[in-house]
Amino acid sequence: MVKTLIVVLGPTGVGKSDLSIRLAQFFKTEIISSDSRQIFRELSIGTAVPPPSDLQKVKHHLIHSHSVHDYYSASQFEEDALKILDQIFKEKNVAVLTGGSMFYIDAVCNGIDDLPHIDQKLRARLIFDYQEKGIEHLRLQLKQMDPAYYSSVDLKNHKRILHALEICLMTGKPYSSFRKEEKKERPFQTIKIGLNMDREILYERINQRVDRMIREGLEEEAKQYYPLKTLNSLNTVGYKELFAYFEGKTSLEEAVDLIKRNSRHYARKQLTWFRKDPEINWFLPSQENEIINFVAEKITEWE
RNA sequence: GGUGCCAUAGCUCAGUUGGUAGAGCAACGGACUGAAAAUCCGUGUGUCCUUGGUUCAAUUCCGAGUGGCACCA
Repeated sequence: MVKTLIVVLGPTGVGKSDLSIRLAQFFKTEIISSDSRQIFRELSIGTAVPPPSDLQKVKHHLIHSHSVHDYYSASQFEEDALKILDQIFKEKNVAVLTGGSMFYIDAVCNGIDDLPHIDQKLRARLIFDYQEKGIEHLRLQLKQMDPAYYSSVDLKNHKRILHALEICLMTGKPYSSFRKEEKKERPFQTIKIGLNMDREILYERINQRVDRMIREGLEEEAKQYYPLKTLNSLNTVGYKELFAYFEGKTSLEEAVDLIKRNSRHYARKQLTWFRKDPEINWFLPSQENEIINFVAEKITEWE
């Protein structure tokens, strides 16, 4: 029996959660969330975690499973998600992966190169170097340790340079020697369902969702975690703008407008990423029955 | 009703001593292999309100119209 992973993806606010619950109910299976922020148990309102009543309808994984204090990454997500999929596929033939974190979805579907886990002390030291001495200092080191990667990397993006340096320093080998960029074999078939809608309507939904978050107490939630504002997990739309407001850098109204704008930008960025993936089958969120039929037919073809 | 001011990008506005125009924000496009809701790069999208006139040439000057604002009645 061929195992099938249904991937539900699309821009933030398009309606992925509702559809994935429908799909999971129809195929009598469970949902793995692929959302780099809903994974943190401390965050709920600003990350638009589905309400408990929805989470109870179907078993959900990797929502609220980690802490904002934990280091987390796409490769850890790959590992976590594959482990859970393995469990689900012991009893079921179908599983649903849903969320908008493009890189995380890609790590599960295509895999990610094998690299040593990042030493957090080394990272902290390099970040300090970057802040003190600037990007040029990092570039020079990378040019020496990995000229091949140096010639292809975006030299203005300090995170790329920094990560390559981490690997070079930890292993003594050039980062580029680890970059296989090969698609990994998976013990399951994948059906990608992309949800999209008219851009204007999507933006309107996003704006309204932000207003709702504010009514539901986003300001309180953000205030609670303001002391942790330097954590990467809190470098997140919905929180960082409110932190600026707490510091008197903006008014509340400006902060809310910025949350809306940054959410719209995020949605656009997601669409840019998804656009280049020819495996995605695009639908409107309202086409629930068409989607279920489409998936069911695909599964029958493979059997 | 009278007088004055204004009308330029989605918004707020700048500008052209007459040679068809540019800032901020918004918007749009792209990159992406362990921080990814992160990080980085790129793009001006325009009947210069309408209509006559002057001029080789009008968004710019003049007249009229329309709309808006202010003041006076």
